[in-house]
Amino acid sequence: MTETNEQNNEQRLDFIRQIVADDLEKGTWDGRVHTRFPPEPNGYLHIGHAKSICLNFGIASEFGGKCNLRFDDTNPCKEEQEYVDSIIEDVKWLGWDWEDRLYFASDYFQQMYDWAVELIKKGAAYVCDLTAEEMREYRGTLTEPGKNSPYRDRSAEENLDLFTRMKNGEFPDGSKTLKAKIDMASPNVNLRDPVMYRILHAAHHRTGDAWCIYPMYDWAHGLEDSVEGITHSICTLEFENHRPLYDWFLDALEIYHPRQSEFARLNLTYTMMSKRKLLQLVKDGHVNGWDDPRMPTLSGLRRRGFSPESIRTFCKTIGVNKFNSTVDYALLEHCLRQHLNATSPRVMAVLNPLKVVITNYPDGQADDLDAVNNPEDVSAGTRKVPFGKVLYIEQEDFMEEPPKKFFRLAPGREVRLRYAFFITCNEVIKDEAGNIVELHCTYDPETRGGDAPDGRKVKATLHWVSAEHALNAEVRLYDHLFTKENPDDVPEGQDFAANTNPDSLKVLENCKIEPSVKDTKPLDRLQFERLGYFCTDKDSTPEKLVFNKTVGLKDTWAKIQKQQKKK
RNA sequence: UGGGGUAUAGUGUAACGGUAGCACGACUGACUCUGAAUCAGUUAGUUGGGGUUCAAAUCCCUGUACCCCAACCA
Repeated sequence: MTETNEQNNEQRLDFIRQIVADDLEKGTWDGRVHTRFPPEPNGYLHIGHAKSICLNFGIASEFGGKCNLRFDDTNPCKEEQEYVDSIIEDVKWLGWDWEDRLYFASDYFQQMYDWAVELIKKGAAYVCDLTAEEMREYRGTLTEPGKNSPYRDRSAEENLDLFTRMKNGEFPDGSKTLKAKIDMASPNVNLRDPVMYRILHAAHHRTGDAWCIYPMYDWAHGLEDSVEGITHSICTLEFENHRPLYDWFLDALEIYHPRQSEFARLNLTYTMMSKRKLLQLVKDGHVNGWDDPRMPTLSGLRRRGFSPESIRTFCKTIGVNKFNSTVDYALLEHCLRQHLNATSPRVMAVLNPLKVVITNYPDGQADDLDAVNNPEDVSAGTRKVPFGKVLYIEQEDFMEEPPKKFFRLAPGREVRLRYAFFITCNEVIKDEAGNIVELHCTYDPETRGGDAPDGRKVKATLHWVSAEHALNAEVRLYDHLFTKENPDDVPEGQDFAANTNPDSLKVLENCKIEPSVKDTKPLDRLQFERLGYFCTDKDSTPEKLVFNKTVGLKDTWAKIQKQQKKK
């Protein structure tokens, strides 16, 4: 029984997959599973979209079905080709494949128009001359019913004529709409004669000036799903109230009718997903563009050094549900580190260099030491790392007066340089202001490779680079964009911008990195030993290497320091 | 005339009338040529109140809280 329980746990389906599985069993859709990811090309995709993408494409692949990529481009005022391109790139990057099924709602404009004509003929739609403001009045409120538009009872002939002329561009923007004739007293406000078409003399990024009337989401979306033979139309919770309308249109038309299901969108601590607010961050210069490594956009995460695998694992881990929740950013980081640890080549880099002279190392001598590329993956092999008389170590790895539990280098103390030698600090050189500028150390030639033949131990192993061979690099360190778990948690009268973290970006110009990385390419992911995971930035050139810090290694020493400070 | 949804450790989820489990986080410890990783352990939960039942997170009744809806946005 325990065994079956465990199996059940592993195969446990979320409620949407359960619906799909049940339908498959009942034969509801003749054994088909067909989903779609339908973004509006009005912004860049973010990690919240990744949840939806992984759900829709994931279901298709798990159940032997198909998933379309469809652009819901029904509002020319907000949409641009730039967004189409970025969305295609991002979904691809995540590792999903829509094969030849790349669709655009705008491809169906004629079909939608024809169907609208059909509804008019059936007496289920009418042209309305109410202004936006009047329409709001006629709609009623949440607690009071609306009232019928004075244009509601126009004849089918008149409606047909008017609608044709709307399409032909005879009327100015906002002067008329086509509306569904449903029920102005419905407790569901969406059913109070919703607008199907509005007049918009605007150029569309794909259809140009071919149309001056554009379909509204509620009218268009079900038709798109129907045309494509979608079985399960999966969307977010806020569309729950729209489902009766989705169903109404398809029923009225008596056409193929998919099933809509809704799930909760993703919220993440220390970030936010609203396209509007992300746009504001970009426009107000809080970040350097949509692909700024601090952004939760997929392009930002990619540039930051996230792997698509880690994002997919994350999406699987958070599950799918119907209630709003906020996932801890630490869970994303966990999934990230897990994948990066297994796959990232190790390399030694010093972010804040402190010069170390090995006083007993012969002038002119050179050593090439063997270093393991990835201890988690023997097939990654080894590489040579050059050693020299003058080295750099991390400033943080030396303390003149070490507190308790500080295991690293200190006067008189012996530590190991990774893959190299044991060294002992003999002398601390300071400048006039008293800053430590250099250490004089001696090394033990017997410890070459990192082990002492006499079996003596050291408490710390430091990363290092040879001054003579090191490459210069700029390293960009990132922290949360916001100082609060919930960026919208602000004093009255302020907006989320008040919570932006002034220290979310720190640039280190004078970093030193081992020569093996000289041919690194943008998006290469590396682990800088003992520091964290880093990714070569697109700004990187052979003359000036630039790296982004993706995420740090867990840092027990930092925790101890914090505790010591508290005391 | 309001309607539609949802509540399980700090966080995210599982348990489909039958032992409240997993993951993240936090905290111990072991191991370690990364204070990483790994391993072992600790921590902590069913929204309140009634009821049905041998047995309730699950079914019923009744409160409470939170989310969504009144764009010619999606």
